Amino acid sequence: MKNLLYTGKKIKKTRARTVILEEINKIKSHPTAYEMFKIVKQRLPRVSLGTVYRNLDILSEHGLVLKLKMNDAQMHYDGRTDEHYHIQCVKCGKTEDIPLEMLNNIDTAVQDKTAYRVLYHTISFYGLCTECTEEDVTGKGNKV
Amino acid sequence: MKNLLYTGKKIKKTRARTVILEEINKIKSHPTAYEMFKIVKQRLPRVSLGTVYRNLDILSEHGLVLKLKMNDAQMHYDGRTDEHYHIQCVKCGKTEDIPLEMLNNIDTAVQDKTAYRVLYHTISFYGLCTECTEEDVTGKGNKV
DNA sequence: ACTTTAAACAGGAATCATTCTTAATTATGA
DNA sequence: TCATAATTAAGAATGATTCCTGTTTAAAGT
Ligand SMILES: [Mn+2]
Ligand SMILES: [Mn+2]
Ligand SMILES: [Zn+2]
Ligand SMILES: [Zn+2]
Repeated sequence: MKNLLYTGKKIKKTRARTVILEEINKIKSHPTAYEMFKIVKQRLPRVSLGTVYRNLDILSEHGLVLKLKMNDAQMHYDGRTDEHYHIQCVKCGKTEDIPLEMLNNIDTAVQDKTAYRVLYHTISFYGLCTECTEEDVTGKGNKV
Repeated sequence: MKNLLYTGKKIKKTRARTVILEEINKIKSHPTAYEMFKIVKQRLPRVSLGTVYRNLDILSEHGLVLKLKMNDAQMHYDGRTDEHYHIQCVKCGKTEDIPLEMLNNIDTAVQDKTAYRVLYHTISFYGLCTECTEEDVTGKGNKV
């Protein structure tokens, strides 16, 4: 079994998949599937949006990208795969990483207090980025 | 200005709105708009799903219900309006309250470490409820 | 390199939650 | 009561995501 996208993973290396992974690893942002589609399309002009969706799902199932649900309609994807938290600006929708250590102990705390076997948790912060805090008067901000 | 749903709030008391609020306050679960629609329809047979959506939004904008985004496709609504965290079973989708004190200090911590003005955060736990842990072998569970 | 076969693909249709539009109904209040 | 504004029901529209189908591509063995 050759040509693995990532050694030791049962994931085939295909044209679209490779470009998607390369491109999402180049950026520090948290793009939507459509934003990735526009980026990937520059290298693979015939790629389809469905292919981008499908491969982002496959990559996230194999832990090669993260799939994030924030407070807007679309899913966001993240090339950084170590567990970390995010903040989203409620005005412009920008999503960024949080330099906060993971709170692993809260899973245990919750498991002890409930009848659940706790597998994981997510934390999302919401607030105003610098730009949006400043232009508070102008009202130029987009909605999330 | 009479007929307010809640004293001191600028929110009028209408037939559908009143029933929706009464019914969501009766239950401890975290229904979707459609589940609320089915419940409300028993008292108001001519109510429409759009009215349920609109009023749940209005109620949540006024802080009379919470609107929750968990890891399934629909929004969930919560008649309990004090801040609290939730856990969702990854197998059956059931969503329940967590008896964990709010971590208010993390907002400050994040604000100090980032360029954001932090307004709020959400924490969601995911795991297996007792029923779904037990029937692990049977494979009868629904997907979330 | 050639063949076979399963997986991946493009393009477009379908799905599904949610929002929007509009005309009718209901509440407010002078 | 009459005028006006808000709410509603019904169904259309929207938008993100998934699914379907016929075609192309990659992988594994010759
Ligand atoms: Mn990230
Ligand atoms: Mn709750
Ligand atoms: Zn911003
Ligand atoms: Zn369960």
